[in-house]
Amino acid sequence: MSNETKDFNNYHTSSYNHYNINNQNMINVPYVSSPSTYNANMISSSQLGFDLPSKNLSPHGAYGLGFEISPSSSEFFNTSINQENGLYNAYNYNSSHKSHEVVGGGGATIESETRVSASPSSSEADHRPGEDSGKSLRKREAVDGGEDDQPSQKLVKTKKKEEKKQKEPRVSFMTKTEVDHLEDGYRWRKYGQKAVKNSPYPRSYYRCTTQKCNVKKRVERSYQDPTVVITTYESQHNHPLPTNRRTGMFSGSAASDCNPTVPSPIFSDLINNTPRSYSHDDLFRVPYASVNVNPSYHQQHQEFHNENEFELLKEMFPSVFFKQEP
DNA sequence: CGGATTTGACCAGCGC
DNA sequence: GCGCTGGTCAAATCCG
Repeated sequence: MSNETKDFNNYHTSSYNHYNINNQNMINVPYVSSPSTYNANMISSSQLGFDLPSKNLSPHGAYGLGFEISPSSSEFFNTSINQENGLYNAYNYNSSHKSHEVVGGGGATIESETRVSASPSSSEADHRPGEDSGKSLRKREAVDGGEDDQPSQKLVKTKKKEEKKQKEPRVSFMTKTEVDHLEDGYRWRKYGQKAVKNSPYPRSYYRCTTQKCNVKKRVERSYQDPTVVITTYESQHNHPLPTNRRTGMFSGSAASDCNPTVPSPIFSDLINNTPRSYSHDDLFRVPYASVNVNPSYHQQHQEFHNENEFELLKEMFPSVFFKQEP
């Protein structure tokens, strides 16, 4: 049993406060299908109904590995993979503090890291109208006749800076998959691709095609382990999953599950330690093949600091939380 | 033909 | 100030 680990670098996330979930409370996500044993701490993959490797796990052959919700662009997180377990340990590198913070567990435990953070203040609505910063904004300024309007230009600049400060919450996760762009139920339009420093693999930029939805995602392949794709979601969808995607998958409670106020059935089960069966099809896009949740939900829940973080997680991965009716 | 992708250019932020 | 890098735009191109 080798404990070989690989480090992943260049995971840029944003920089809000982040909250660590310790080994007791974190969601553990080994991507390998484990025996269907069930104890107080572990809900096995088979109990969750996604015996990925043995079935047609996904059209893309994707294994979920781990995810992070992270907030900011000035914050790095490095993640190491335990190849034996197929697990990732996350490190957080806060560039502003020039320090590494070991977020992940590691060692012999079959666990990976989940670090959860959320934007404390930046409200979705505040950002939607602007859609994105940068060029479009600059162009709009010009079009709106900014030339002779110095004061308003200054105002816009200040506003721009403020907007930049309030970064959208981001969720990053790694998926072992052959394809770069994983199906997650939403419709995306690619709007850019960039070469990544120190990596032979480019980073792709996607934007949700739904009108007025500001969600973006970046997809890049790990240069350390080319079989791993790192996906970073930014912001939250303000609409339900497109219903015409993958027949049947998003019917029923899909819309309500997208509503941050509606508790997720799956997550409820997990946090209540109530194993249920979900089809692998529902979960093939899940960033993990199995989820380990500490039974003491309340304790765990506190680690999220507030409901929003929990909800953000659900929002980011609605498919994770969908329950497929038998 | 309309929507999605590709790709070169542009800009902002950051470190030196 | 300069160079580097990440992020985005938008025209060109592709594709169903």
